[in-house]
Amino acid sequence: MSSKAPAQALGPSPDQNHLLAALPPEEFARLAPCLEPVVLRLGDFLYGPDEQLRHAYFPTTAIVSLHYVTESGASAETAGVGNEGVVGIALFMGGNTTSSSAVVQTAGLGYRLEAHLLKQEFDRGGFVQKLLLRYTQALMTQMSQTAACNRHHAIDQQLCRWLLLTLDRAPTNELIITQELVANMLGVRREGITEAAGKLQDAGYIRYRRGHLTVLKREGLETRACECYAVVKEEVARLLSDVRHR
Amino acid sequence: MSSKAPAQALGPSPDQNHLLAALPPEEFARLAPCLEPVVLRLGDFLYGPDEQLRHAYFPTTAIVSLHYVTESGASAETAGVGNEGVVGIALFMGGNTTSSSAVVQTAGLGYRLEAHLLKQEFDRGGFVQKLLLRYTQALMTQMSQTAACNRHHAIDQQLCRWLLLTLDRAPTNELIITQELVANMLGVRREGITEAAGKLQDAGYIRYRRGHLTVLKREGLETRACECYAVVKEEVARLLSDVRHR
DNA sequence: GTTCCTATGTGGGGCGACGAACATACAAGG
DNA sequence: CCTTGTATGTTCGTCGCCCCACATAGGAAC
Repeated sequence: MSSKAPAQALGPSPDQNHLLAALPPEEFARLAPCLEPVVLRLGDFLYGPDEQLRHAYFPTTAIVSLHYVTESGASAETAGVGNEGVVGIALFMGGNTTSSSAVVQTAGLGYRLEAHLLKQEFDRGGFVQKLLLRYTQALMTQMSQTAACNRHHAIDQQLCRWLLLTLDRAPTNELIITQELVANMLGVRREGITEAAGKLQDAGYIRYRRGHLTVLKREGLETRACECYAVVKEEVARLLSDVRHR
Repeated sequence: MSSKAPAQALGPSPDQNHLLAALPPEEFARLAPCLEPVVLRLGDFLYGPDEQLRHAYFPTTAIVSLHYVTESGASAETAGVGNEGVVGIALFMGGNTTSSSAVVQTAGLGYRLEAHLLKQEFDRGGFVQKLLLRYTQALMTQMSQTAACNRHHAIDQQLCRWLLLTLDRAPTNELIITQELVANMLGVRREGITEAAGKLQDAGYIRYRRGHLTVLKREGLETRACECYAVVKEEVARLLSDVRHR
């Protein structure tokens, strides 16, 4: 962080987003003037199913959840997007819309870019394209891992996985989120989260008080999480680290 | 199908694969000589986790299942690939490997293309790229739908969904597959499939006899399937049909 | 036909998650 | 300080799916 006064006015600089930060200077310079800072409030819908996207969003401190809502109203997160990624893959993949929706899960800041600008930049075929495709593959890993996790792992484990993934994207170790919302993300009952979180609290790993969850012992969560956390984390690191050194 | 004797020797022509069929003549002509017909036998591993892919596979009559196997040995399909798609996305997405594996779920035929040729063609940035990206998005839809389905829908519904998706990719309405294998795909117990399939058989929708499953009443399955089948089917159609008319 | 392997059918016991209903308790605003 | 809304804790019965063990039967090979 090199900025002082502007930093407070505009929030975190764009390079708090890993994708933007990984851009070569030339490409970044081209995009920078078009990046519009946005405040993402808890619960904001960035897009719904089959809804035309107008912007792509690069979160810096916010976290966005990609969801599917069933006909009966039940919901489940299929992947999350934080400062490691971008919301709006469908813009350059060619579909323009998706059957899922994107909701702000943790309030915060980010930058947005007009749809056609992202597509245009992608179609130049340079480093930006390479980077975005890598990220898309990482997103696919998350989705398929979520599918397997939903099938085989217990709520307790899934909660740990989710907390760790969220923590990795959060600026502090305090998350502003209710159990109700977490339940919504994982697609389980609120009581299930109460119980699972209770165990973690008893173990001294977290502290929960009315919408504020503080992680006290990260290692504890890692012990109890299913493999899915590590798989996703390592795959994201693999895909996005080696592209940076290009 | 315009070939007679060669058709028997080589199996279905490449354009039985929808992606290959959608290519403009010029691009198809460039690739055709490099397409090598392959026999895909039940259970063949096209690739395992973190394993370097040497070829991309375009199934014609075969069906391939993308899987994740948990540490404890449980498995779950995250998406399937038939004549509508291609196995080996990671080749052009930049990752080269994935954390999942690809197994032949229904024996049959297909064509394969050397890894570097696919990448090379993709990097030309023309229609092939567009097509492959569209398909990749369709694959993501499948994965996220699978995640939600695994969370919320009962085995009976999932079985119907799976049968329908498989049927859409199969040349006939008879599938050669054991209940054990289906259970493996869905990531459930074999007994669970026995029970669910029993209900479908009692209803007169299917007939099961030692590895041969015949679908008698497709509409019946559609009634009992969860929404996930329709969502995936429509999304695949949307993404890949409109690209063809380009 | 007989044998043997493998696929399918059935049952009991258990556990985890669900659904609904209710009890508590924190925190913001009057 | 008190009220009120909302977040969290707790309970009970139910159901779906699990694990385990075993019975039956189709079909290929001899």
